[in-house]
Amino acid sequence: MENYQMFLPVSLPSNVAFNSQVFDNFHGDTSNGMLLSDMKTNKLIQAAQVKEVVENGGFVGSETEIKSGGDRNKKKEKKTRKPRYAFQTRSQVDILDDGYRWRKYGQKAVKNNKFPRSYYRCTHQGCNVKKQVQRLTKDETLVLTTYEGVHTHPIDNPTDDFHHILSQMQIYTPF
DNA sequence: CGGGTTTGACCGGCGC
DNA sequence: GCGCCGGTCAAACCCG
Repeated sequence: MENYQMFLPVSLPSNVAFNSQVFDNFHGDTSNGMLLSDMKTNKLIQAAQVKEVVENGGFVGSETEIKSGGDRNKKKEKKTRKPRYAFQTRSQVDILDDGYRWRKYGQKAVKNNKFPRSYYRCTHQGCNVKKQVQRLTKDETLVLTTYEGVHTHPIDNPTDDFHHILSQMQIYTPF
């Protein structure tokens, strides 16, 4: 259970608990839905259709070539895109605290959607993980979160109750 | 002052 | 080329 980050390309929101199926499903078959439970409402919810939105399978580790020189630094990234992982969560709030610190860098209206999509980047130095959050018009109670990239650093959150919860769980776990 | 958000401009890809 | 579209930049702004 400690190795959840090895199986999940993303960390779970702190207000979302998990069971073992989460990892198995996500690791094995990403087209399955996974079971999450919203600890705020304490209801079991189905994060239906966990869909892996992958442009291609290849993952390139570091890509940005920041030149402090003259013109605007553009990433000479190839056509290769990082894999993206998406899941949707039933939540009243748009902002799901997953333990990482994000900086919003954009917001765009989505076609055929009345809600905008927000773009976030992980603020950890050198970490290029991005995510976008979008509420579905189809079902306003669903929030679709798409992660791109993998965090290569530990969660830096001093007031992280998710970790607290995790350690508590391990204390009371009979293993 | 430092860090995060807002928001219109900008940019590259793609279809016509 | 032109316009649309999705994604990003960055200056201004906000806030503790």
